[in-house]
Amino acid sequence: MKELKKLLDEKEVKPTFQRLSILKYLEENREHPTADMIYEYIREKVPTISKTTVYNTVHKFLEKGLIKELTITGQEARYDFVTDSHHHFLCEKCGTIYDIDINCPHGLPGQNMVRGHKVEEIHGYFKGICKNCLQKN
Amino acid sequence: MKELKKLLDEKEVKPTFQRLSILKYLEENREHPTADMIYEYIREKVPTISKTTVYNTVHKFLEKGLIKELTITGQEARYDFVTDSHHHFLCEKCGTIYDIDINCPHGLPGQNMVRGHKVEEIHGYFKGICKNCLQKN
DNA sequence: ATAGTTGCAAAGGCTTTGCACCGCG
DNA sequence: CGCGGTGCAAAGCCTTTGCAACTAT
Repeated sequence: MKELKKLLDEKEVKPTFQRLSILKYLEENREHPTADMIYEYIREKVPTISKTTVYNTVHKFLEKGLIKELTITGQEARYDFVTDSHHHFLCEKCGTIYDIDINCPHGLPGQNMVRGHKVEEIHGYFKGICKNCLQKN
Repeated sequence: MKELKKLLDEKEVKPTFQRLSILKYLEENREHPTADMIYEYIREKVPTISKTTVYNTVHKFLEKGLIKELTITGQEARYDFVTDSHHHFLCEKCGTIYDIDINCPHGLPGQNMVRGHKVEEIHGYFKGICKNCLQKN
């Protein structure tokens, strides 16, 4: 928790109770939650929190590069605590997003131009049926 | 146009005028349009068309594997006529999506399992500032 | 006739905006 | 005080749904 506060200080984000709670949740549970999942989870600790604050907070975090937004479902955005760059697997049945630690050659640091375009983010993901859902059949 | 009709016949999709117009547009202009862009474009040829029909049609095409849906902007879905698998580059400034023909090793045909999950689609994309927007500064 | 297609209108879901209140420096 | 943060309510945008009219066998 102390380190998270320091992290917010470094990024010049006022470490309010709401923001710290949300950051802690994202850091501890890497389940790529939706805004609503964050809201429901935090509500147990901070019953007065509003969805607006959740949105305000994740936008602030995005802006400061603390988290990344995943839009791979096409429905609700999912939020991912930033660590080393990695890929994702989205299960089309249960909606779970798994981290996939594969080093794609195009993800090498330093290679930041593609066809004359300046690359700022690289995203890779798979869609399919996950291990668990395969077993259930 | 003849081949597009045949394409729909093969997929057991009734080749109505609306559907053919939309498929033709998607096949000729690979600009990854939104539903609204399709609507506005087709409206010039088929003034009575509705947004509902555009949605009905792209969903039918998706179901039959004629097109793919891109959700990389997090806002409106974009539609992509299906060709060989390729990657994309999204410009965060102008919103243009460029095709990037790179063979990512993980996209090799045959490799259809990852960490025990069954892979059905592989997506890769870059985000950044495109060539054109770079020049404007 | 019959099944499928079309398109208007309304509803739905996620996100953003407007604004008043609050709290901390 | 004053500025930023919070949260309620409302609006906004994209998409889906309900349903009636239509079309082509």
